[in-house]
Amino acid sequence: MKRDIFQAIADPTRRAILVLLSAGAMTPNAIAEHFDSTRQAVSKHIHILAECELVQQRKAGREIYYHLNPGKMQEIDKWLEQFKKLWQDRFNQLDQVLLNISEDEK
Amino acid sequence: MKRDIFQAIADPTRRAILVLLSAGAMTPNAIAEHFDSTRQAVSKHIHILAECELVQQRKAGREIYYHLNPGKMQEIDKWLEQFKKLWQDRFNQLDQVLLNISEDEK
DNA sequence: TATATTTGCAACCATATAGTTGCGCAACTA
DNA sequence: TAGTTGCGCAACTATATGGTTGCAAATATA
Repeated sequence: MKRDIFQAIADPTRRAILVLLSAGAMTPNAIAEHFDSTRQAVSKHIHILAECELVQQRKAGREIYYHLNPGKMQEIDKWLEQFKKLWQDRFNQLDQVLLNISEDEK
Repeated sequence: MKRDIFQAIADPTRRAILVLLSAGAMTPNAIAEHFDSTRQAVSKHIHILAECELVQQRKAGREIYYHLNPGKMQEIDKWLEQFKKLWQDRFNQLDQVLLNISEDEK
């Protein structure tokens, strides 16, 4: 039942919601308009994102505005950190290949 | 059946496998030893990671070595890119707050 | 006050997922 | 050649997941 950030961003709809909210806060109805499924289905996705603190809510009368929590998004980046060196090394190796090609041209 | 990278990294076991392989190539048996579930269960996870090209295989006799594909890992980083500005702005705002505190101290 | 709008919550359903066991095949080894 | 080892594939199972419909609470509007 309890989901983590990685499970939260596994769903394409939820990723799309996050992208939507990166532009600014929105109400559930406004978000749901962007998708084919029902408001309740979208609302469930929002609830999951809120559970993981990827989005936060702010009440305004009977409307509820949901907005992104970039700090939590950053946690995904933190996990990726341990792999960054690897793909940077890969680039370095590519540089080396390109360098060798240049050497060969001489 | 066809899964994308985000669904692949949603599972904790699969994330652990990726971390394991970041240290170097391993055989399915060697990987499975690090987990409580059966070899076949772990093998399924490896297969999913291979399907998404997050890992690649190299046969050596009857053994198969799986290794990380950092280039594919980078695709997750690419998606995160669109949010990075947001949490950087957040830091800038924090900087501003700290700056204001300093100003107040004067 | 009566009515409409915005939202959350609960029950239910079909399918996807992660796990298991069992089996077969290829490749080392005695 | 016979036996062992490493691995993938298939069938099956329990549970998680994403979707639906229906309803109730709270706020806005006539």
